[in-house]
Formats: sequence, structure tokens, C-alpha cells
Amino acid sequence: MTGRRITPTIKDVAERAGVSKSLVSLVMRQADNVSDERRRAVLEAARELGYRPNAMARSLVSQKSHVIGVTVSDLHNPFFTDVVDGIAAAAEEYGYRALLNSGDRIAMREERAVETFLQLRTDGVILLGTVIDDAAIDRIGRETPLVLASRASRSKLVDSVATDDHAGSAIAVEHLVELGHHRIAHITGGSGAGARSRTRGFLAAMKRRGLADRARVVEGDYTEAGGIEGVDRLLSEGPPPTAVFAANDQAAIGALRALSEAGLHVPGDVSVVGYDDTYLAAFEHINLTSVHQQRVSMGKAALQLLLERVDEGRTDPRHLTLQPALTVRGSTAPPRPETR
Amino acid sequence: MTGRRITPTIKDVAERAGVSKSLVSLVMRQADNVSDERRRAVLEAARELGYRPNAMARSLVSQKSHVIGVTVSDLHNPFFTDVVDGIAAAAEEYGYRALLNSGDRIAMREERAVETFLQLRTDGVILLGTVIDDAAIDRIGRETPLVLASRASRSKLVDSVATDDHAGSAIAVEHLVELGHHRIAHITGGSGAGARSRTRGFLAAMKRRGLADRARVVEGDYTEAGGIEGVDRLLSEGPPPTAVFAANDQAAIGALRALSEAGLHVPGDVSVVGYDDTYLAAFEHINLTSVHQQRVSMGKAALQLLLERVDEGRTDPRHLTLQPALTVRGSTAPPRPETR
DNA sequence: GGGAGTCATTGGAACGTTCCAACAACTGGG
DNA sequence: CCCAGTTGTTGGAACGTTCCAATGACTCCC
Repeated sequence: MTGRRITPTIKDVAERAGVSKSLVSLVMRQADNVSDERRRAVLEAARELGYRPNAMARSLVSQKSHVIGVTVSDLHNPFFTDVVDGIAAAAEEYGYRALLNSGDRIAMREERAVETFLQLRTDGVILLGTVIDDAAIDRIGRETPLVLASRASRSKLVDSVATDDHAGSAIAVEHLVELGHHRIAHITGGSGAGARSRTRGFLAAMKRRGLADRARVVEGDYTEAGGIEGVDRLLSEGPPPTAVFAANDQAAIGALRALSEAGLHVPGDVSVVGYDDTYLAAFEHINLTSVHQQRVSMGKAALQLLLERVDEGRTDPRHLTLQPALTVRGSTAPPRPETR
Repeated sequence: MTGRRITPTIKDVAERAGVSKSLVSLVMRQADNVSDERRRAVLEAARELGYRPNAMARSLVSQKSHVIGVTVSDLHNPFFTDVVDGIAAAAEEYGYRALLNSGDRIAMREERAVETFLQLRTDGVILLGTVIDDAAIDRIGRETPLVLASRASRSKLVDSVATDDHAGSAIAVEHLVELGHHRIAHITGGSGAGARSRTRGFLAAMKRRGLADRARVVEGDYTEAGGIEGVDRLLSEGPPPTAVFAANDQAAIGALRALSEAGLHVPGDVSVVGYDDTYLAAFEHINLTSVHQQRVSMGKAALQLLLERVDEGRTDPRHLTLQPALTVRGSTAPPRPETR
């Protein structure tokens, strides 16, 4: 006999405690009209047997899992893991458990990741920074309560929480202009999430300051390599900018590298601003001024929106916008007088 | 009527297709002795209704979830997320789905995270870098197939995969000694995972090279601040080392910063070696020589070990050790002749 | 032409819970 | 002293599947 251990069920506990399984169920759910005597007996029997409620059986009949699924676009992006912290903390607070998944920024994989949660019948789903297209999102929104985090939306079926990226770019431009910069370049995030708004916000802010003709935009892709390439292109064509605003921190770090290789000092010769204010920007060795997003709040808000649907049955869509701020560090300073 | 949508069940599909629910079940599980005619009818009915199998009901009766739970110590650590990639890729390959959890490096929370998986009756659990103590691990190992990743163990009940940290430190020391360094200092990882082995490995390697009396060790804690403080202490007491070996990349980055603040150039005046070879080390702006661990392989191996238990019923423990390697970048070079 | 064997299909039990209606044993008020 | 109400407890139906033994319809071979 290999001692094939079988996990005890509610029935085993009931037998050992000499009560019905219904009563065990009541005790496990902390019901209050149970006599102290029986409660003690049940709890002791459960402890002795090492009983652990079967969550599947539970939610199969109660039609409630107290689990919410979170599909994260990219677990390697420190921005997203901070949002996850907010989600997990809020979930804990409300008595839910968050389970994670990743789709590696590939729409098809992300959809399969979500499918896992749909089959598991989680109480709801949060999509964090995913690249799944709008049609698919509405399809999923019809099947389960759904919230989009770090992604703006106008869907009638789902909620969303995102940072006002247009405003974020404006803050960065204002900061640079106030330092005295005019020739400001922007390295975009390509087709990445929020990249379009960041670029539009940059152009609008420059225009508002009467600097539309000084603005330059080069394509990037939210990566270090994209930042390097962007700076190389900026330096090889026309007069060098006195400031570079990159669409995220990683691209900004690439820009730092390319500038230093070109013999330019930051912030002496060129100022650099990033976006996301990840812990990378905070490394003293990098020390990057960056547009800050309320990451943990974003996670909390996403979960709260979801629970409004799950617990209170709200069905009309809500779309939240969070305001960005600027974290000023050592990579920005007034331009040299002669280059202005 | 609010149109409270009810998710269709296998029974609804059966009715619409005009067959028994057993047959629908067979079709859904891709059984092969089903006539093409019925199969088509079932699939069409399922599609029309938007049927999606209920994973809970499924695994309740089949006693198999095809889901494995992964409790990650710290999602913000890029080392762990790479291991997760390996786990997820291997899971996909074998037809399993990996769900994640985090315990934020707090033993109690980590245990609760695992408890979630135990209640969900996942087919197995992987603990990635968790700080849960050995007694608790054995307790969990008695309840479910369990593998420890990025943590050595001698437990009789669970498997483990970890890098040979003793050897990793030796590689770093060998590299520095071959470059000509003698006064080599080590900044430890404090009470962090694997820190003890790394420090012991450093001391052993120095001794082997006859440099025991040149070795210096200062306490750190796997953080940037720890690295800064470590270097400050090294510089304020006795002759400065010509090389610093930090217990992880973040501490090494702190060391870089402190050295540059002290007016010392890397690698001209002092060489620096990190550990983990995370993408931080690869940033061209940082460009850190670092001890590389096989992260993705570690994840794959962890999942394979787990499935040997789940699918093949292995119960005797296996403990794997992966060999580290050195990724040489720009932070190491021969010492200046006069300082040797 | 009958028995053995294959093949496609089926109904009902089972999985481990919660839910609900029903019940027994009290308590208290008129 | 009876009836209504409360409190604690119970058995069985239900949740949505899989599993299994059983069934009927064929085919094949002697």
C-alpha cells in the first residue's frame, strides 16, 4: 500500500464530529447560529483530519469564486508589477484573491490567458496593459465583469482606469520650457499602449507654447534600443535638441546612453525626461526626471470598479482618468545660454 | 427583464444538438469515436450558444485541474519574472496552465498565497524564491506535489532547482584574479536567499588562490542602498580594494554609484562584478560584468520536476543544481599596476 | 444465420460543496 | 396550556461536469 493520501472532505469531518455535513458547512462559513459545543467539535475534527475546503466544489454550487483573474501584458515591466501590487492589496482588503497570468504582449496569447479565467469562472477579470483589440474586449466584456487597467477605453461594456497621457506629456514639456528649453525632441513609443496620446500631448503642448516649429518627433518603441536609435537620428539631422522627452523610462535610458557616447553631457548639454517613473529612473546612477503615474492607485481603482460590478451589479460603464505628476531628478537643467 | 445572461451548460448544447450530454462531453474532450455528423452538430451548437466548459465542474469530477500554482516571492525582481517565463513556456508545452501569486517576501503572506492554490486543488505548486521555512514547506509538500525553485533544499518530500551559488562566486573570483586583482572585497546579500552560499563561495575561492588575507567582506542586503553603504565602508577603512564583488546586481549598481561619487573610475580604478545578470546589468549605461544564472532553464526544470510527480507519480525527492556562468561586460579590467 | 466483436451512443452515479425547506426542541405570551 | 416564534440541526436537491457500465446497431467470419 503506497499510502495514497486522500484529502478529507466535509463528509469525513461530519462523521468524526458526529454531526451532519450541513452543519460542518455552516461552521466553515462562520455562520452564527451554531452551538458552541458543536462548533468546537467540528473545528477540532477538521483540524485533526487536516480538512481544507474544496474551493471548486464551493464555487460550483454557490456560483461565486471570490477569485479575480488578472491578465498582465508584461510581467517584466516594473510599471505593471506596481499596478499589480495595488490590485492585490485591494483584493485582500475586500476578501478576494487575485490570480495572475501573462500574455507576453502577444494578442493571441493574451486572449488565451483570459480564456483560462473564463473557464475557471472567476468572478471578474482585469486586463492590465494588454494589446487585445477592442472587438475582443467587448466580446469578453459580455461574458464576465471586465476592467481595463492602464488603457483608456470608451466601451459601453467594460470599465477602464488610465493615466491622462496627454496631460503627462504637457507636464514634461512645461517643465522643460520653464527651464528655458525651446528645441525639444520627442522619442515616441511606436504602437505601444498609450504611445499615441503621449505624442499628441507633446505636440499640443509645444504648439500651446508657440514652439510647434521647434518640436521634433522621431519614432521609437518603448525600448532602450529605440531610445539609442532615436537620439542617433536626432543628432545626425539638423541642430541637436537641447532636451529629449522619451515616451518611457527605458527609451530615456537608451537616450542617456547614446548622448553620452556622442560626448554630450546630461543635463549640461542636453536634458532628458522619461515617462512612468519606474524604479529604474530612481537609480541614483541613472537619476532620471520622469512623468509619474499613480500606479498603486490605478490597481486599487481597477479592483474597486470590478467589485462594483461583481458585488453591486453595476452594468453601466465607468472610465476613470488619473492625473500624472512630474518627478524631477538630475537629468534636467536649464540649457547652455549659447545653445538656446 | 435585465436580460441576466446565463452561461450555457453542456446540457443546453446537448439539447440544441439533439444528443446526450455524454456525447457533448466526448466531443469537447476530442474523443475519437464520435461520428463526424454528430461531432459537427455538437460543435455548431456549442458555437451558436457560446458554450465554454466549466473548468471547476470538470476538475471536480476528474480530480485533475491541469493548472499549476506558482507562488512568487517578489514580482518586482526581474530575476524571478524570467524564471516565470520558463515555467509558463514549459507549462504550455505540456498542456498545463500556470497561475501566479505573490507573497511579497513575507512568510505569512506567502503561506496564504499557497493556501489559495491548495483550496483550488491545483495539480501542483511551485514556490519561487519564497522565504517560507522548511517546516512549512514539508507540511505543504505532504498536501500537494511541490517544487522549490531558486532555493536549495534537502527535503525528502519536495523537489528543488537552484543555481550552485558557491560555484558562482568562485567564477567571479577566478575572473578577477586572472585579471590580476588581489585586494577583492565582497558585499553580501545579508539574510537574503542564497546569500550565505555566495559569501562562503567567495571566501573559499579566495583561500584557494592564496588570497584569504586580502579578502574583505562587508554586510549588504541585496539592495542599491546596501551597495552604496558597503562601498562607503570599504573606502573608509584600510586600503581600497581593486575589485568589488557584490551579491546581486542591484547592490553592484549601488557600488557603481558610490565609487563614482568617490571619484573612482570603473573599471579603471576599481572593477565591479554583480550577480544574477538581470537586464539591469545589460543596460549599456550600466554595463556590468555579472554572474549569470540559467533563469529560463530553471523555470522549465521546475515545471518538469513537478509534472514527474503529477503525471508519473514520482514521490522520491530530486534536487537539481544548475551551473552558473560569467557574463563579462565593461565593469571589469586589470587593476592599475601601481595599485596591485 | 448465429455468435463474437467493434463502434457510437446513452443514462445515471459521482465529485464536494451550498442551499433550502423542513423539523425538533425550546421559549414566552396570552 | 396551547400556539407562535426562535434557535439549532438535518436530509436531499442542485451545481456542471466526467466516468462507467450498458445498450443497440453493425460487421465479420465460420
